[in-house]
Amino acid sequence: MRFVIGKEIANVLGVGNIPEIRNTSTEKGKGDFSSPVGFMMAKRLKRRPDDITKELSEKLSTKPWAEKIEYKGGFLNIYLAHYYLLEHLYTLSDEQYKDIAQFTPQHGKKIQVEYVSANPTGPLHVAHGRGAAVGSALVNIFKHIGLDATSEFYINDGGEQIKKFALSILERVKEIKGLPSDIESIEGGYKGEYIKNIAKQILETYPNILDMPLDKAIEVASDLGISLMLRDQKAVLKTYRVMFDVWRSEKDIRKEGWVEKTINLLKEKGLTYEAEGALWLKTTAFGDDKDRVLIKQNGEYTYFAVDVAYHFEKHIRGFDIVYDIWGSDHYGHIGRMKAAMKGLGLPDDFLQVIVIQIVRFLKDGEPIKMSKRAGTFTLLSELIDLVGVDAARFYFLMYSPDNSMDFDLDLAVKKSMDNPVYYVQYSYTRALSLKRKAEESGVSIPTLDELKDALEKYTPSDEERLLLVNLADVRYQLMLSAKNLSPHYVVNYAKDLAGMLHSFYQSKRVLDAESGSARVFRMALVDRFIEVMGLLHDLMGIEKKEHM
RNA sequence: GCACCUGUAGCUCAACAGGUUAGAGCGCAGGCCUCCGGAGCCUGAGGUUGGGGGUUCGACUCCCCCCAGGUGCACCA
Repeated sequence: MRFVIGKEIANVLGVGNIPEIRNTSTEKGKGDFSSPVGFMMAKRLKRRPDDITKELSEKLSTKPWAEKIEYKGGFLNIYLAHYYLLEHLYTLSDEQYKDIAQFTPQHGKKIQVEYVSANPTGPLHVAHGRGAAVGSALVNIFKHIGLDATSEFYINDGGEQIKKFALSILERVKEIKGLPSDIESIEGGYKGEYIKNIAKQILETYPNILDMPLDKAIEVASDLGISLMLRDQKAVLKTYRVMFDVWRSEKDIRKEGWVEKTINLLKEKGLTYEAEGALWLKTTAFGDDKDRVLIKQNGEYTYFAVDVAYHFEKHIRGFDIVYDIWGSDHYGHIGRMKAAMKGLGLPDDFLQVIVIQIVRFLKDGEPIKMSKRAGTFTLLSELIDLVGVDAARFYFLMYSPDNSMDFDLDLAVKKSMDNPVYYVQYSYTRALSLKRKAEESGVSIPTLDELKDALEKYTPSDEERLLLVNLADVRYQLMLSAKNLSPHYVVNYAKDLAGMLHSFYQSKRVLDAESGSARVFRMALVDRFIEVMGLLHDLMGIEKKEHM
């Protein structure tokens, strides 16, 4: 709706850009939507603010969407026509959702969203849950509004950690065989219970693994360990309703020679130098506070070098914008990566990191101490078992990623009304139940013609108006989330809509309405609510419940 | 020390691109179905938006300086 109005205002004024339109439906006396267009354009058009809004109100009042347009100083207050809103909602197609892409800065770009990208050296940690929820919801929204987005999981199956992972497994193998073993001897080794399970499974396939040369044993242990962990991670993510378009392996990036190619390119550009037996990249030339090592003294690539190569490879694959969703513990990595991208000659907006702030999990009001390496962590799968997929996702999506959050496990377990996910899901179930009842008693969803007729006799109440106007705002709300790179706009919108539905439901009878025309209108409203709210459920990745 | 994030009602958080009277939920006080699902609704109390300057017709929002909390500052990933 706002896109329609904005374009018309721009047309009347003969300006290219669309002015700000605010949703003022919950405020009294400001119309359904309002725009400070008079103030915004006064300087540019060299006219008085109220002169601009006066002209607009006169010229736009005849439009089919306008019920009434008032101006107050530089503000234009717009009241929308009921029939037009319903017609808009009735005819909202996938193509019209896809039209919104043009109003986002990412329009026309090939976008990649890389998230989770956990090490395949253990099960997914509960802290992965936030990035996974945000990433998947964001990609859902991107795709729905017609942005060209691809989701990707980077499998960190190369490098030093993998070696430690394999050595940890081998120590556990020794332990199982009753040989002397010392897991503590591996610095930064993996001590979790799951390592023992991997060791057991390895022994089933390779009973004599300890007789192999160490290199070979490490290879066998890491390969099998990685594939088991990856299988486990994929299963949990599937349960968590997180799917990836592409799974890209670090090992493959290395094998395909991207690291050499990228380092050679940087060398050719004169951006590297040797010092202290290592090869360095001059990231300070591009804003980093320190130069970074690409090749270590021992001849191995740093994680940084491989990651630069991986991102260069993303560029070669044709992505214009790459969103990496990282935990705040990776903050230190951002500056050097951006510097490296600049060094490679990529545009400033190529790599955009969405930093997800820390999540603390509270139990009995106290933060739980979690340490991955020590093996005392809480798993994402455990969180799902505890609070359910819907509550976990919803809770993570509710907050802006910039905000560090506390996840109160006791509260989420309660499955009570404290938990907003039930509030939202209940609104959908309630509307659905109403529609079901209507169908049972032979009341059908009205056609547009029937609505036009009904609205000549019936004037909607405030509650009905509020719901209608806000349902018609759905595309704008999706655009906000996409533009600002956070699903929390959509979640809050869903919460607002749910409240409006409950409020409407409580104040007006639908099936046994006071008049036929009132019932026709309300049935349409309920039906459109189900449509919009259902979409929001899908985008957030929470279940649409027929019964609760 | 430097960089980034955060600071809004008792608590957890919103506030769209700077826009009209800063909003929800929980909690608190009171009220509401003989009736479509009460997991709900309505009313009320509760705010100097951490502090101080500045820009602007207009600042929670932008700029500067403080204060407080968090995170990061590896030849780890």
